[in-house]
Amino acid sequence: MSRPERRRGPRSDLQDTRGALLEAARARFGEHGYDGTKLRDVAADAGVDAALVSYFFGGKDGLFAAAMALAVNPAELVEELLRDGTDGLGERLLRALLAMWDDPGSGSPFVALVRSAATNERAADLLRGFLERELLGRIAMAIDAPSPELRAALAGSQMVGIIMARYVVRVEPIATCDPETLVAAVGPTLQRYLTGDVALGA
Amino acid sequence: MSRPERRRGPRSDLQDTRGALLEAARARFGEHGYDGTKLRDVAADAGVDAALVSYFFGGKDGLFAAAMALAVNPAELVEELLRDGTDGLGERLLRALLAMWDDPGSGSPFVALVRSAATNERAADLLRGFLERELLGRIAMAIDAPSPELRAALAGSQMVGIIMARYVVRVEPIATCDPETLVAAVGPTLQRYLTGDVALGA
DNA sequence: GTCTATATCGTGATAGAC
DNA sequence: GTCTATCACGATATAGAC
Repeated sequence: MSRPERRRGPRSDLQDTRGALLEAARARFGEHGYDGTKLRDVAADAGVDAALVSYFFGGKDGLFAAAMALAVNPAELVEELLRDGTDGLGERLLRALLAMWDDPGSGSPFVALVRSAATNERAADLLRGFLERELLGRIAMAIDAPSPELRAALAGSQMVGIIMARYVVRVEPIATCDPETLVAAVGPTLQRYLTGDVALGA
Repeated sequence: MSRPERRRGPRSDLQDTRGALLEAARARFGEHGYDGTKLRDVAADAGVDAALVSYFFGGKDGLFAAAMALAVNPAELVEELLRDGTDGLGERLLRALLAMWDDPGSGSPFVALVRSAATNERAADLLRGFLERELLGRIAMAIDAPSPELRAALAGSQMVGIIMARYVVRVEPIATCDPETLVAAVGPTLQRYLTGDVALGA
């Protein structure tokens, strides 16, 4: 049971240790959040020693930052979606994001951020800043209606709610249903928040 | 600085240690989640020693369970709301829940559960079970439309999204706006999920 | 009942051999 | 570059004095 026997993942002979660590880190952070992720486990998944994390990334913080940076930049994705105007934007937005999140490779950094933000104040700052600056801010600028910030934030809350239900808490039937089912059901919600008539009390 | 000088909260002379611990625990768990909460801090807030936690509750698990059990039972709250029928249920549901969550006394157990569920698998099980059994299940039984489970789950995802935005990540302007603003804006969303015409693809 | 002191463990980081 | 061994620290839980 205590045989050395290193290297167990699919990675055959390439000794791209750094890349292997990043890959394992994204998976672990996505599954357990920042605080819940153990460096030793990440290293074990990558088939290398835990000391290499410090060697390559300086520490846990650096590894987390590097793993998050691997995300497909959603800012340009949003820009692209916005170029087609705001008609049907809700559906298109949700469809694109679901496609991204359903793929463990590109989606786990986001799930990791949401998970980590719940218990880690710095991660919450990161997520809040990212949402406001990269996503909601851009969307708010593109919509031509009163209270664009509130509208974008409401849409964001529904998107985060979907992430929580589908990827974090895994509430059925949302967790396992077809993406298009969600697009059809909650796309209109997003569209109403963005351009529809929402009562803006206060 | 190292003077004993115990007892600092508002609780003047009653030595209800157990109650003080529960009160402090709800606040801490609500703020930092299960994993992020340190028993020493809870004890310090309560003005007693950390060892008392084990004495009264057997350990961290027991303290968490006891603190969660203090929640105003939302099952009967939902039952009461359901008695008035499903017309305007979305608004009434959201108004009642916001009133509850905005009060640190009654709302923090929920926020604590949501926070903890993000990194702690057992807390996620707890939250999922609670949602499905106590909340969404009851709501699903009360609505007379196709796919009641999906409808209830969608409503739940929007409610959790509001919790995340308002209490956990604190995204503006949702975090600080008037409750009635939210009721007016997202109440119709809930109503549509529950009884409106949502496209139920797949 | 309440506190002090301590046992025990898990984790992140580091020094140094190979 | 990579691993072994270890340190330093913080956390829960427990034994026992008062």
